[in-house]
Amino acid sequence: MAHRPSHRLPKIPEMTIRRLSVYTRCLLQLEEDGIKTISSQDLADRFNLNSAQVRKDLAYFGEFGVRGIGYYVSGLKAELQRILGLDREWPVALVGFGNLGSALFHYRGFGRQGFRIAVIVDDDAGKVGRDVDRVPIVATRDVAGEIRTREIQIAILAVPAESAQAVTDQLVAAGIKALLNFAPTRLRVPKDVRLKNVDLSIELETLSFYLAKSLK
Amino acid sequence: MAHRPSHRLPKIPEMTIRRLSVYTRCLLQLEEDGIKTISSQDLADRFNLNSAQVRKDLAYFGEFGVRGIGYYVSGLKAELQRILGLDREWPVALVGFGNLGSALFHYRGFGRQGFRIAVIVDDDAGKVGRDVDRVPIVATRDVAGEIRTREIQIAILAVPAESAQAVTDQLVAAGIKALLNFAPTRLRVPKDVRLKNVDLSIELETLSFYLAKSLK
DNA sequence: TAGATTGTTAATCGATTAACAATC
DNA sequence: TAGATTGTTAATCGATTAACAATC
Repeated sequence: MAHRPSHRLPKIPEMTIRRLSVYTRCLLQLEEDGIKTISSQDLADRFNLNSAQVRKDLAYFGEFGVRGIGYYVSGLKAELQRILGLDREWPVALVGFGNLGSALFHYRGFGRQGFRIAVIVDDDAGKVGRDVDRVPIVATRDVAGEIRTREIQIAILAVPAESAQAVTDQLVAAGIKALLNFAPTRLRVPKDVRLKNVDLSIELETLSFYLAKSLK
Repeated sequence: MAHRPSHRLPKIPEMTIRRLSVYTRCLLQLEEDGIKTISSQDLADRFNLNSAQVRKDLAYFGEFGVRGIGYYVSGLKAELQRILGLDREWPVALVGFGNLGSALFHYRGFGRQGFRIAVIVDDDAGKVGRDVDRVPIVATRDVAGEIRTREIQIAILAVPAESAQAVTDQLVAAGIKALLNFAPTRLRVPKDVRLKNVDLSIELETLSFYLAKSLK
């Protein structure tokens, strides 16, 4: 079978996406500071990157600059927000409302870029049915309905490792398309579901490697 | 000036270190399951890696396998723990004891690999002086003494963005050599201090990029 | 126009993978 | 020994960087 006309498929490197996210935050700050234009060199210098890399990252998506000038801050910001999907609201399900879930709920910075926790999922009888800042807490057995009505595609998983796979299966069945997982366990999801693990142990162990090495 | 005899400096890729951490956890599990040996192919298959990559990752540090057999699980586990610095206890300072700090304190999995929270730092008058599971909570102004007496080299930063740089400066002055930062801000540290940022916004924005793209 | 900076091609660098002699 | 699997070299792949014509 023939592939779709691949006019947008030159396979974007993951690191490019991550840098676009960094550029976007920088542009938001520049705009606040009243700066109108910025060159790829200026932008690169702020993050110890190469200016060619900045231009190449952007070139995957179009031509946004003006030769001799650079990039218009607010224009580029808007383009990157569109590319990253930050030009709309993303309702998010927060699954697990223990210490970590609560911390993530109050984490400032999610909201700023259009992510809005629309429902909290927790099976604790003392929590189900309550609201937190107008966000309802529902039990796992009711999650499918909530996800469908609210058209939620993103879930943040902050439950213990033991229950992570079971609740993931239900989330996926209900239509969740992307998962940010904090449970220290390897989840299995269908190929069309995007899974990103935040693995705190790896981060710490990387640090201790360098410390141990410098001890000789 | 001549370099030191570089008999251990072929510059290890960061991704290699991260994979060693993954291998180690797998080996712990295999040992629990009573499995005695494993080949690079077996190990690679569990993580969709290439067997040559597994062997190359290990080859940076020595020859740990037996031709025709593979690797002895408990032997390799011990070697990797030594390489990653997991064959000793690392006292850790947990800085900030709000929702996130509390969640990290109770996070299982740190302790398993030798990281032990030895002191909690928080300036809330209601918290200072108390203990949590025998771990003392101290104020920032007393942190230097604690870090020196307990020989703490690693800090986990779970404070608001506004106070992150100030407390970091004090931690570094007191001798902290590695920082795992959860505050959504760019910290400046001396070159010899290892800094790893956990950036939750980037993770979410990467997810929304792929969702937005698949919407066309 | 002259100076600046883009978008893009070609060169470089580094990491992954294939292949295979060594050897248990 | 024959079969299996390592450690390592060479080939491949992909990402970063340098260089520069195009052009504002």
